[in-house]
Amino acid sequence: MNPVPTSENDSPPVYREIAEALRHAITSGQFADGDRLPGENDLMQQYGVARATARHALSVLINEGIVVSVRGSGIFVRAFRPLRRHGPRRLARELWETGRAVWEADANDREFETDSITVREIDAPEYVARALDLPDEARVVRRRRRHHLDGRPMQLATSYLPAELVAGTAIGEPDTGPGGIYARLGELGHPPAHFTEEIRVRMPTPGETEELRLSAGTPVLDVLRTALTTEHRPVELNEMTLDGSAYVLQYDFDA
Amino acid sequence: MNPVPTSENDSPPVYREIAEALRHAITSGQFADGDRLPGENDLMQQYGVARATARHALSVLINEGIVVSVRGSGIFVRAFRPLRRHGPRRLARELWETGRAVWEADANDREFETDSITVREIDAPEYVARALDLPDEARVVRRRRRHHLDGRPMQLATSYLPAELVAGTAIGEPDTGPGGIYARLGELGHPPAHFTEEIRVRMPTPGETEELRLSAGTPVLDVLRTALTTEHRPVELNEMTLDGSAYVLQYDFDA
DNA sequence: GAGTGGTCTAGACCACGCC
DNA sequence: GCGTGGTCTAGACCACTCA
Repeated sequence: MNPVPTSENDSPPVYREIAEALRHAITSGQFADGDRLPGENDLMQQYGVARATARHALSVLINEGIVVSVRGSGIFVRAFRPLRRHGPRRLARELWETGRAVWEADANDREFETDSITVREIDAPEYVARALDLPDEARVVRRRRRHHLDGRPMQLATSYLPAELVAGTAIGEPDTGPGGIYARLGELGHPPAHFTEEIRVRMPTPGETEELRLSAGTPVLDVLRTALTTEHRPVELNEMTLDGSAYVLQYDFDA
Repeated sequence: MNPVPTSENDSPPVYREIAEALRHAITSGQFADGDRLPGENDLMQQYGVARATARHALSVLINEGIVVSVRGSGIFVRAFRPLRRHGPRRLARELWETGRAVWEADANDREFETDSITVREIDAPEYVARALDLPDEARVVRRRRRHHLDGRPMQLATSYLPAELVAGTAIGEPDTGPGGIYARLGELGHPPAHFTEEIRVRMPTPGETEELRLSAGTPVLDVLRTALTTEHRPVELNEMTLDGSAYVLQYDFDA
């Protein structure tokens, strides 16, 4: 009789129970990666609930990132096959000294591509000036680009470099040449020797969701890297936003 | 007249536009951290929509982790004040050799606590045996615990150590004594010298949401650390799950 | 064209916070 | 006790996929 059967004591809401049942079916292997789950109509029948309730249950799993919905087709179990990004090794000097860009180091025989490259000289935002140890009114070269692997967008990156150091060099051009920014910095007498990476996690903005083609429930990683010379002068700040479902980050260090 | 005004060409759904307006109001500073947003009733009036639509708009922001809902009270802008976790420095040998546990290193004068400690000797799960370079039937000591800072749960940690190495020592006890596991391993002649940390991001399971008291839209960080001796023998595997809104991870390394 | 998910309305009862 | 968010129903039209 009761439209909302809060009858049983403290029982979780129906939509949660449905979500939990589906989640269990997935984690226990009843549904494999890519399998189609029971849809809204199935759930309405099986559990005798209204459509909104069935949808609510599915939305929980979608926001957990364990399933994706495909309009007109169904709800599918999501796979997770990340790319390993090895912090220290990929930034080893030998790499960019031998003409490979840092981003290339991640792509083991896979097809990589960089697009949406924009380069501009701008006034340094306050936090950039601070990170690069520059005065507030300083000019910086800002390089923006998007990296793909096997046709899939993987990360957005924005680098800032002191304009006084790099203006008029290939670093101000869309194509920085073999070995990329770091090789050019080396030629200018300021090869990066030390790196600091800061990692944060958050849910993406709508713009990032579009640019990285993220499905709902996918967090992003913010990696903020500062490159320093042997004299500990900061020469680059690189702000990266990675598709969280596409990466495993790895760092090695000693006690 | 149309109940669903899909009139304008390709205009985004109403709930998205409401969400975008609120998001913009937050990021542009019209609402500060902790401020109360217009609630469901306000949105229904302002935009002339049904309750479900207003709720839908708010649920978008909740799942983005930028606002939290408080039953009976309202929707509030969320603050983000993370703890800096410095990968290499916090694992420096001097720390645990002088009696401080690794977890203590993060807490700068803040109140820290560890609870839910359980210690058991078990058969090594397959991936644990592989990581510790042990045969499949090997026994391991598993230590589980939860770490708090200023009363807030920050991370869940599960360590695995070869039983043949640590059985009968303080590592098998809930309290491992000054300097923690690593100090004890040192006394046993196997001080950790090298570390590898792997980082993944994902949305939490319902159990983690409860144990870490996460609000909706908060991703977690999985940190998988392997500790190796000078002879590169793995002596510990530590699986940590961190509240993604509570941490900034930092790693330093050289080219 | 049948079936799937996406958006939206209108109205109901509930649990909780706060005054 | 009023207002808040939480759960749920019943029914509508839409856009898309796929056979």
